Amino acid sequence: MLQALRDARFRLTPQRMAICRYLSETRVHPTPGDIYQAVHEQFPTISRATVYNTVAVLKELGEIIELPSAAGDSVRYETDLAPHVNLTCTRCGRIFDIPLENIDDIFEMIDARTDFYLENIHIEGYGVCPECQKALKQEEVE
Amino acid sequence: MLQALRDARFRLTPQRMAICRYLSETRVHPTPGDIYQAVHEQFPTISRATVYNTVAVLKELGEIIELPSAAGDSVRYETDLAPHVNLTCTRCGRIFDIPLENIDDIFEMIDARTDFYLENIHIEGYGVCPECQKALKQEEVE
DNA sequence: CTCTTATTTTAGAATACTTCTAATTTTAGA
DNA sequence: TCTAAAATTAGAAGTATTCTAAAATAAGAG
Ligand SMILES: [Mn+2]
Ligand SMILES: [Mn+2]
Ligand SMILES: [Zn+2]
Ligand SMILES: [Zn+2]
Repeated sequence: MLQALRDARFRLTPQRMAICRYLSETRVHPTPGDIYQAVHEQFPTISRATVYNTVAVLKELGEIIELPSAAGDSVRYETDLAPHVNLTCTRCGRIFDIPLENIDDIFEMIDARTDFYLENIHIEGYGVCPECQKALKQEEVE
Repeated sequence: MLQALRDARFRLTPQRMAICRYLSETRVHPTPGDIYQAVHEQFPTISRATVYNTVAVLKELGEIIELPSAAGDSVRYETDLAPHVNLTCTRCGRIFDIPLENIDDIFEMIDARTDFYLENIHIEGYGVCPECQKALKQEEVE
């Protein structure tokens, strides 16, 4: 990620390095707010604008992927570039990763059916995570 | 769509009927703003709140699907409930529909790999539509 | 190492989308 | 026709994102 910034002749500021470090360590599909909060602990002066600017650059460079979001919610960033399925729990909002070997085949299948210049595909699932299933059953009892 | 409202004991107001008519005739994956604008021509007094309230009800009833959106953009609504792939043109923003017969198989495949209670999946593609491909080539020449 | 300049950061303003509020109107049914 | 619950409305409030312009700084030249 840092190397990509360097190669593209972006300056390696401490803020950018901290954002990149957080992004490469997290597994939570963070929102800009999550990133701001995390980096703010090391850089109490960091601005939200810097977070938005930096993710815009990283997205442009293909180092992270912007995941679309539901009405009113904040966007989230995907840091795992390996093709996989994101499962969103509609109760707690967490996103879980599921590997799926034949995503490339699905891509080809779609590509064959359109005149689009197809760049990439996303597959998302929606449902209730195991933990929330338990919680819901518990609520029912009460 | 109207029948679903009736069955669920929601009142059939003229505003709701106009919104439903627009939704069942459009092919454009409209935003709340699109809906407001269209219905506003017949109901100059309609409020944005009514549009948001109505799509919330229709979504709850499963009559429309809320499509997530990119940072800053408005959410869009899917009115075609048959499983299909939405291709978004990253240049003009339009969404195109592509049928894909084995979406159910993909659902099963994902369902088999997780403890989620899986409710549904979305497959989206991103790229450049044929029209915009032409436009881009044209720009290059200049 | 110092200087210079283009890049980057910053705080806060501006904008856009969505949700909320409380008063008014309307619907459906008695 | 009357009533009560439901729905609509305008605008306020809330939240996410983008913009702005001044100040700070990174990186390369000398
Ligand atoms: Mn993921
Ligand atoms: Mn569609
Ligand atoms: Zn959950
Ligand atoms: Zn296009």
